[in-house]
Amino acid sequence: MKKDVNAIDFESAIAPWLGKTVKLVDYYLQESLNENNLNLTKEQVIVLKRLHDHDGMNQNELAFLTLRNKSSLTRLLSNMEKSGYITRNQSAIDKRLKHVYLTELGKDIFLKIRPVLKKVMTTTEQGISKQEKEQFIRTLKKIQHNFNSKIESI
Amino acid sequence: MKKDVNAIDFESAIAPWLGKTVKLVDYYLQESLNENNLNLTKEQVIVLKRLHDHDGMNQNELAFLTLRNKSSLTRLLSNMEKSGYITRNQSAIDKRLKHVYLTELGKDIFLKIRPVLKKVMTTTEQGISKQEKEQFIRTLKKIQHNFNSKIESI
DNA sequence: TTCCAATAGTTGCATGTGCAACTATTGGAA
DNA sequence: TTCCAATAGTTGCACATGCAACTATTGGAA
Repeated sequence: MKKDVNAIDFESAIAPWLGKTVKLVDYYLQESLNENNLNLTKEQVIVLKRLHDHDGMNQNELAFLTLRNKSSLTRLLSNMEKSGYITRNQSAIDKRLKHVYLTELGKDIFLKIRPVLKKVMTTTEQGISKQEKEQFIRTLKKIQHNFNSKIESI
Repeated sequence: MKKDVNAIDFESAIAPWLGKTVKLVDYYLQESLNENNLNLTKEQVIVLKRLHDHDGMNQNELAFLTLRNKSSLTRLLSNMEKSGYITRNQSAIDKRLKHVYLTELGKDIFLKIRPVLKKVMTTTEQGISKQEKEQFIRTLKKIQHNFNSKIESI
């Protein structure tokens, strides 16, 4: 009997477990946002967070940091602009660039989001010791390192 | 000076690291599929895998197993049917149900996908010992457990 | 100084997604 | 037996995404 070289043991592989876990976390985050009547997608939350950390980035920088294609970011920002969370201003120095800023509404909304994020993180980490958590993140960083060199287009 | 109760240390939290890691894995998978001229999305690969394991499920079962809304699955399957990878047959016993089957082309494509999946998994797990991997998956299962009870709608 | 390659952002297209409303069918309570 | 609630699947809508082609602008080489 020949052994199938390409047979895969999905149960003991990392990738499928990873994917499933993130889906559950994402569902919970979106559900929590909706329950709190925050008119936002989880993707928009990530952008708000980045802008909260560093306001005024241009779209290229923002796309890189959020691991998004620049065209995806364009439309994500369009929707956020429509909702009044951000503004985009063309740079005077280099007219190709557009700098993105939080509006007052955007800053306000971010403060309302924070307890939701806190709840998601607390739920995620329930029953996991500090040591286990640190080891887990170390392994995550290893996995990221395995891919960082390999991926051309983001 | 008052301490901000809702301040979040994103660097030491699991969820953001998890999300970023899965994005990298997903990019690499999709890129690998494209490079091999496999006319497939990563989402379709997940469905093929499930059908390869258990052909003839109905759409409801398939949606549950792949953590998808039934409407998402409907359209995912429509595209896969258009591409010729699957067929859908109305159940004779309960006409509400549709059973989903791999076509010959679907089975064929799955065999071509397997080495790609194998490569992705190998890359993911580079430099990670068997013991570290097992611990990592144990923690992933804990996180899933933390959410399984909390999420109503899938 | 001119011109062309590189860069930032946008748009068309196809795909994937969740929610809510819809159709068709089923099955059990009255 | 009739009728209505529950269930499976589809569709309209809005949003998110990557790729490739496009426009506008910049900056350096000839």
